[in-house]
Amino acid sequence: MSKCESCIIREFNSLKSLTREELMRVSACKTGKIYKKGQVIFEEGETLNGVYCVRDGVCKLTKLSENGKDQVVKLVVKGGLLGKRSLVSEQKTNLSAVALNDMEMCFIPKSEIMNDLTKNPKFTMDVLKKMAEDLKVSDESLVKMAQKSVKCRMAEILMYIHDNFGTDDDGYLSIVLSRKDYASIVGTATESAIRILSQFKKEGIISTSGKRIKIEDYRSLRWIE
Amino acid sequence: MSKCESCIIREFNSLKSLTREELMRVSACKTGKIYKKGQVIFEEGETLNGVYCVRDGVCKLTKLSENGKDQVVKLVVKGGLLGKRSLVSEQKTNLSAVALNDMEMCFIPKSEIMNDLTKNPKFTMDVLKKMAEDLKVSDESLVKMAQKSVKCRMAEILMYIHDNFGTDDDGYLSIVLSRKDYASIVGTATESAIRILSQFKKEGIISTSGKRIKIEDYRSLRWIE
DNA sequence: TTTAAAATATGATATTTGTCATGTAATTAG
DNA sequence: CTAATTACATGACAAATATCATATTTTAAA
Repeated sequence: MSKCESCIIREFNSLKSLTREELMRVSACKTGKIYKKGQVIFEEGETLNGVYCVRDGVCKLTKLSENGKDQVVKLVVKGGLLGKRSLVSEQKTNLSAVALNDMEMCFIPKSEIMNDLTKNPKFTMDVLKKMAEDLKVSDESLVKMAQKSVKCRMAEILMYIHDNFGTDDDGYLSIVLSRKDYASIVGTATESAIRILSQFKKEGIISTSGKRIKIEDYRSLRWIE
Repeated sequence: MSKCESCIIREFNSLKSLTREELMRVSACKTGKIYKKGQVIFEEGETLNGVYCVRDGVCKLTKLSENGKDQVVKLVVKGGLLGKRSLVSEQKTNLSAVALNDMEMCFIPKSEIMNDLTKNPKFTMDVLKKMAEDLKVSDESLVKMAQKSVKCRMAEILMYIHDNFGTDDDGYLSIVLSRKDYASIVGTATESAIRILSQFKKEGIISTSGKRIKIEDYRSLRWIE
């Protein structure tokens, strides 16, 4: 397995602020993990004792609502760190993580990285910054969820996936989600999600091929309200 | 004005982790500020160069939605710190803060406290912990907003205010909000908020006196879905 | 205190979204 | 490859929520 010192992924997250020595120590104790599409990485209520660094693939972070429905809180791709909160708090994790396609990750035990968090101010500040940014994004999501229609939220998630995770060679969104996943991101019933996507299709805003979605008219998506 | 070293408020926030010397330095450069009910403390888009420590009163943190409506993201009371994100990021603030009643606060310039953030690991970890907790709460709010009915959200905010901010001598919620504020917390139209509160009143779950609200039947609030 | 403005209240109606039912297409297990 | 399961799709209807109109009450300003 590749060593952290020579792994380019770390440039996308807070691990980039570790010194070469710290990295070598982390590298020595990390374990590689492979997850298949649909596999659960961890579940709400579990005690995480470390962080996962995503090397490849995509996963969703979800939270179970009291009515039994899952709500997708965040999508995480290459470079993302899962379980940051576990470094800071003794509490159990409040989210579940499920692989959306085949994933490759590294697991770094908390015990090993905690020392760096107290000794390396640059690293700490970086984690802090990332968390502050997450918080900002979370606030924005809340406002969207509260103030915008389901149709608008659906348009936004399509643009979000397009802008952040890109498309494949044929122009289809490179992250492939089920209609149920879309429903659980925008917070609506699966049927409603299906209906809205069908409508977008009729209007020529998107086209589909199986589960894959291609944005045909990005401009129109922006104007939906 | 009272000194930070002898101010009990700090026990409720991360400032408690500063050393006596650090506190004295903070105390020397802080400025006291008074805000009247309705007054704007800062607005979305402003550059904050410090944090506010709430000594007395309550304020709401809001974010303007694209449709022009304000969404209340958080209520902050005595002991709360406003503008933590400014310590970590150069970005402009993403929220506005408005006093809900007369407030007393201390403003601590970023320049003064930044040094502590890099030098005092205990303080840094404390800020980190607080932010992680905020993030968790924010996730929970998102799920609530997405999955629960307006009526249920209204019931929850009433219980939240009751549990976290208490009641006055007559049993009325000690935080007094307008119907519009309630609407903007649960993310609905003002009329809908009014209607739901009226309904609660008819059902004997709450009673009101002007804007003031008294919870008469807490148990029933829990069962609303 | 009087008056104007803002907040609260409620009806009528339109729109959005959810739920249930049912059918078809796509995947997966054997 | 076939059967069975799961995902997708759509109609019909119900429920929740928004919007507009219009009083009434409360609050704040002159």
